Amino acid sequence: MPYSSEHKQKIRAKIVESARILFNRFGFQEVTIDMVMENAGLTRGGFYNHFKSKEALFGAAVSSFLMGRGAKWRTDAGVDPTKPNPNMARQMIQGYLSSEHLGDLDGQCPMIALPSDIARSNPEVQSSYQELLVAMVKLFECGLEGQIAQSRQKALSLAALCVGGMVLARTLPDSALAEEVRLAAYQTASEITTK
Amino acid sequence: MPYSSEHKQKIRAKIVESARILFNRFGFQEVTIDMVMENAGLTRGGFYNHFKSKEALFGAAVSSFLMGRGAKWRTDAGVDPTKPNPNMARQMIQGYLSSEHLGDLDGQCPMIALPSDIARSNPEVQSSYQELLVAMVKLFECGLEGQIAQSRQKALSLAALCVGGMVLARTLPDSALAEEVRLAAYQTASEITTK
DNA sequence: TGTACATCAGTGAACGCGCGTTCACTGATGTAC
DNA sequence: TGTACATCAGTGAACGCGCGTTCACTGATGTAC
Repeated sequence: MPYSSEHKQKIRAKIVESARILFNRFGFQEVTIDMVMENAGLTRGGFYNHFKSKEALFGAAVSSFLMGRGAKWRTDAGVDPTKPNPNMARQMIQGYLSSEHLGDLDGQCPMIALPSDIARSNPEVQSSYQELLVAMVKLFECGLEGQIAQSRQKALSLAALCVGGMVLARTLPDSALAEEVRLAAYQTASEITTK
Repeated sequence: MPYSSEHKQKIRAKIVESARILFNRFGFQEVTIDMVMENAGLTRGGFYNHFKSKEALFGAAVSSFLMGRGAKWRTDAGVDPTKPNPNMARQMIQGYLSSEHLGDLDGQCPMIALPSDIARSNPEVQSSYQELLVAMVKLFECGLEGQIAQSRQKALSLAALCVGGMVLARTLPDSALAEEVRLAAYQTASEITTK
């Protein structure tokens, strides 16, 4: 049994990480297998030892966000899912709707970077996306729990506001307007968490 | 001067309309020139008599929404931009976040159908997108004007909430959850217009 | 009014490139003895 | 411990298809006389 199985896992993880960044930045169609493999320090041919298709890689890349970059991002924002507290929702919003997140083309949430790509992809990819959203909504719910009424509705709306604000801001060519949208979404989201 | 110039304009408009629907449904990359032309009752070769590239067509399709389908949509929703009134924002929200709009793959707003395609397109396309958003925000502002404080912030947030709610709902494979997101966004948006 | 002509929208075959995928081969690694 | 071997991750050339774009040609339409 040549090559330890950790070796293969490591390489696989490297490919997924490379893909996650490239997909986030350029989108599904614009990224080629060549780009992903070269960015991971490998050559094209080996790709099919790890994945059965480009779409399978896309699914892996989207779902990798939740436990990988997304976890880091939550930690940085000071969010601790194991200790729900009334400030958690506000911390999440602050991180998600921050100008840092808006500028972070590599590390941003895939729901912002890839909404229409995912909408047109296969069911597995869409399930990854749904997992992401469900996790986000759950964190909001925990962060609001006991504090205010209608926390389910508010949690869902906060998710829509966060994602929508960032999707709009990302696309507007007038960066002053983009910043205005981001800030307005942030202020309104904050108000929702405290009312 | 064979062929009247209206003739050419009509054909062009037919191509744009064909493209708008197909792009909305399948996305920029997935739609081919062949599909657009065939759908318009023409053949591929003639395309370049009307547009200099596929991207130019995409720009035309996005911007056509505002005056074409978008205008019809606003009329159906009972929105009259020439007579601003406090109910207008609520009418717009009702239309935009309706389950009809969610199910209308052909007629939906391009901001919902094509966010990441547009984000990666050229500046002209992005300008069309920005125009769309600005028009939407302006309608919200008029609809809120005089009624409540911070109408600019609220108008921008409503846009983010509307687009975000629909983008999320469109992509979630669990349609019950999708419906829940749409409804939550609608309720919260309604609350924002009345506070 | 009718006919010859010029224009150019529309046609469909062909070009050429890019990229997902396949495949025969290489060579690094762990195992058997 | 050292050597032969088997495995399979990795390589890079090649395949084949799809699609944006080009181009020589056709034929419908308006104009000139």
